[in-house]
Amino acid sequence: MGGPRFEPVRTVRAYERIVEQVEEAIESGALCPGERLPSERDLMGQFSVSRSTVREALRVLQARGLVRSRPGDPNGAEVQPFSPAALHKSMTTLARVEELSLGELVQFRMVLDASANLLAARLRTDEQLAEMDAAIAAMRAAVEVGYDAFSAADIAFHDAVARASRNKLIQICTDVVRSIVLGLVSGKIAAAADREALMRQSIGHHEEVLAAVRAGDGPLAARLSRQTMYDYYVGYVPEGERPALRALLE
Amino acid sequence: MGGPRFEPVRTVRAYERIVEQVEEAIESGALCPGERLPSERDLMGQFSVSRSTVREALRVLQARGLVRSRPGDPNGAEVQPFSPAALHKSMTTLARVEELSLGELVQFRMVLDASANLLAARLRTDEQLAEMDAAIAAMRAAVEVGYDAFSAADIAFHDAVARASRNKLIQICTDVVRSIVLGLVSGKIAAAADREALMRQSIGHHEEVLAAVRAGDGPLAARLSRQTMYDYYVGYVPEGERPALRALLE
DNA sequence: CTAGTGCACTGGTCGGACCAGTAGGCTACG
DNA sequence: CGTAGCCTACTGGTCCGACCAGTGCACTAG
Repeated sequence: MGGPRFEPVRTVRAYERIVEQVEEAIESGALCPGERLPSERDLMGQFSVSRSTVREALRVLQARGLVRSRPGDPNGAEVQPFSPAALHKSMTTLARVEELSLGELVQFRMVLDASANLLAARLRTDEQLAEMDAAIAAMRAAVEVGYDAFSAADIAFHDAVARASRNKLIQICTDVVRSIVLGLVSGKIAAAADREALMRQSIGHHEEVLAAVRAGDGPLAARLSRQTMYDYYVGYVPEGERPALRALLE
Repeated sequence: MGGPRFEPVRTVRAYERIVEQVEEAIESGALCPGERLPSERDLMGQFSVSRSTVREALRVLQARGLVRSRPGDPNGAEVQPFSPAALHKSMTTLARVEELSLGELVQFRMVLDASANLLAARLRTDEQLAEMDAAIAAMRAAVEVGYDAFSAADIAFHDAVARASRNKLIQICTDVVRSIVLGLVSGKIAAAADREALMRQSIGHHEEVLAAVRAGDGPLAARLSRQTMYDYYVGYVPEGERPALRALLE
């Protein structure tokens, strides 16, 4: 007691140091998307490590979506603009290994979408309202065309709302969770017998939501959007999980 | 026109194939957390590739948080239980390169925490209520001790609420976003002159939230929790971003 | 029976080699 | 003179063989 406090030393792999340095350069803005890293053979000189080590570092950076390399490219790896791909990947993994249920995913979408609508009702611009109008028109036109077109228009509507919320985190999480949900149920929806009735009902609901957003009534828009999503997906959620979804509807 | 549709062929790297196979084995449950992969030298035989290629694949799997390897371990890499570390990493990167503002982060926390409270009010068990009670007691005791202890107790409270919501996605996202926010402001809070007053005010707010949760009044708990978080962080959010936060308060 | 010592592994790193692919300069042909 | 085509000098992807510092276990000496 009373002696000097020793901290456990942590052996840091060489490739991790490289990852840290490059990551820092990218996140600090010293390296911008589109710029190129030196070639692997240059980097081994700069970092004084072997090419294997450089490559392992690049693999990690690539897995995180920060850089991308292409064989034969006379330049080095290209710094990528941020994309939610890595986020999407880890959330998809989460959904699989943690066995996220469809109910939880839909519930999360209800939370995000309702918040987006709440904010959009207050912050939306006229252009964004026009986008939402256009998306609903596209949904209506798509009923005759098929489910894929309908789904695309539906996505466009929710994206417009998410953008109108002016919160990037909401936009990105909405996007990620939606694609996971659609991956689970889109096949079932496309095969549903009452698909067309479901689409027409959904369009009506979206119109009500949009009216509330246009009127600036955030709480109403939020409540309607929760109900819309509940009605659209409840048929695919197991009975046992439905009470948790209904807990989000007043 | 009219000819057969050709798809662009995509050259798949050898290490990617390995990543896919191991990932599939883990996500399908064929490999469970705690189990070991064969050694790198074994894997190069099984996949008929060189050790470099095996290692690059393992680096990717490690970056995704699926496995962990330790030098000298007589067994191979260990399959990890899922942890939101990878999710946290990509969201932190997002926050840095996309320049997520503190306002957006706090706004997102308000959304998540309010939803967690709304659900918790309906779904909480008595044990979870007891945890929340204990957390608030710890907060009160920590005012004298210091900010770190207070912050830990505060985290425990919000964690208990998130668990009571029974939605893992809400729990994990809450955890990730909170740690990012705290990374941005905890220094400022610790150095604030009126820190103690802020802590006492926060305790009072938490008690109100808990009363609403105990009473089963979800909407009230949600509204109070938003207000609590707003009041706690608004001082650190730039003036220009505050209206967006207030948009979440009725 | 136990304490200590090797040994047989592990992952981490290195250096060199070869291949297929790309880009851009150069050449030879029109 | 202009351009089509080749050639070269790179790139990243993969392989091989080697060495090192750790680790766990079996074996041995006390």
